Amino acid sequence: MSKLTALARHTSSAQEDYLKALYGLGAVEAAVPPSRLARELDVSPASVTDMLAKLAVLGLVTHDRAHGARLTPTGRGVALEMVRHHRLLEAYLVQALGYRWDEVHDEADRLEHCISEVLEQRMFQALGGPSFDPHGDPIPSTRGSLPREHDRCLLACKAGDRVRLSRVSDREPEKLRALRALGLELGTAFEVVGESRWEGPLELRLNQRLVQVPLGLARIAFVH
Amino acid sequence: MSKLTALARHTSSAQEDYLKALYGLGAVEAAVPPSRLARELDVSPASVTDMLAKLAVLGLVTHDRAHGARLTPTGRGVALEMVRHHRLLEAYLVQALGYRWDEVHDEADRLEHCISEVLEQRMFQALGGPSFDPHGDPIPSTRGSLPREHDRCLLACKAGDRVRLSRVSDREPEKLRALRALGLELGTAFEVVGESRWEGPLELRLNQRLVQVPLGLARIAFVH
DNA sequence: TAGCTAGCTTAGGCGTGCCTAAGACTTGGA
DNA sequence: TCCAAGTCTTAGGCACGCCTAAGCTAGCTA
Ligand SMILES: [Mn+2]
Ligand SMILES: [Mn+2]
Ligand SMILES: [Mn+2]
Ligand SMILES: [Mn+2]
Repeated sequence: MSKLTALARHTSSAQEDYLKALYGLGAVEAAVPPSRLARELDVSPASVTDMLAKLAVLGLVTHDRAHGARLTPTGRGVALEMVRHHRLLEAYLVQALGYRWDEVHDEADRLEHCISEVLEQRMFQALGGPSFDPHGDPIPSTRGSLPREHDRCLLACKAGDRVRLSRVSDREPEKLRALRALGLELGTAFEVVGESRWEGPLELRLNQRLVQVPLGLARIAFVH
Repeated sequence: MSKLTALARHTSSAQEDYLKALYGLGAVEAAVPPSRLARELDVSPASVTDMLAKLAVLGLVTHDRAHGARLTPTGRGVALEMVRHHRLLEAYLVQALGYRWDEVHDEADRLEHCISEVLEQRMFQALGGPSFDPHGDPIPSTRGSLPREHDRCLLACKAGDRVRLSRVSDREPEKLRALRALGLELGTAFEVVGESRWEGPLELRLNQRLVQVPLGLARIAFVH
């Protein structure tokens, strides 16, 4: 039985992408509708149906028309392995090879599927066992555990809040460059002097400077 | 026309493997028979026929039943790019991440297809512009030039020759470990005290020690 | 010169991962 | 209550990269 599980580990890149996306969409706690997955992965709903059937046969998801798809414990494991690879790679590219935080996502998205466990281990050691990636996302342990994050979106901050940037979405490189250009890096401390009103920008005081942060940037930034 | 060439750069992993194999089999100078390629890549001759047809349409090989397949200049370029990636990755894994020379080949074989030009460049810089991989193979420049090697097989050495290990085949990890266990690393100086007779082992003097080198190991080792 | 054989190609087929188009649920509003 | 929309699945098909089996060719040997 555990032999079978081990053999089932021949997951393809595509399968790993579905599992990772499911994980990101919260398919551990609640079922995810196929349409949501289709949008996320930019494939047709029919493709999602196909793939979910395959993943169900492999025992990586459960799939029930009424609710949608959920990860099995094994599926969660594979998903977390990809997340670990992704974030570790991002951290390595930044810390060891001088990448900027807006350059690493696409590279990691490709490499996460083809690094060995040995390489994973060596990068982890070389970085001294990092806990977070360059965007502030936690790196799952080999066992698959993740510290729970308790930060909030910059968008929700009120005037007078004194906070630090703890996390950003790594999806849109342009926005990451813009944040960096405003002086916002991971760990940067600032005070919210003007909260967002009528969908206007937030105003921050940061290193004695006043900085305007457009809504679209505040939405991808998280603080604590 | 150069637009078309640029667009033709969407080569798949499989295509890149064929081009790299062709390069390795000398398809720059002379035509390579499909059967040779099939053996090299461990695929059927029919598969080779299919793929060569595709590569010919892409302008990467010329293919002529009488002689076999040859790389076009563009095809040679793609092949050399893969060789560069492969050797650079091997060098990086050894020098930056503590891999041994017998551990890097498979890892590099997978990664060579999915690293970006940026990552290639960063690894190259991080290593200070290396010229050789951990097996003594030259790393092609971005422009695609390669220093010509003038080493000879250890098998061909005569008693009395005083030489250094300059290159080894990276295909068989077991043999690489065996060479290392005998004290043979890249650059190791030694004297051939007994050449191979009747398919017996060579005998070397190496750091005051006498070492027997089986034919199968001597065959993959090169010296100058 | 007439086979015969080795090597290459063709034909047909399979698994994967994607698509579009068309059917089948489900579900909320009229 | 019943229909219209939205959602999901089924059906059929395509590109890729591989396979086996069957033909073809060309060159060597008898
Ligand atoms: Mn791993
Ligand atoms: Mn990240
Ligand atoms: Mn390159
Ligand atoms: Mn090598």
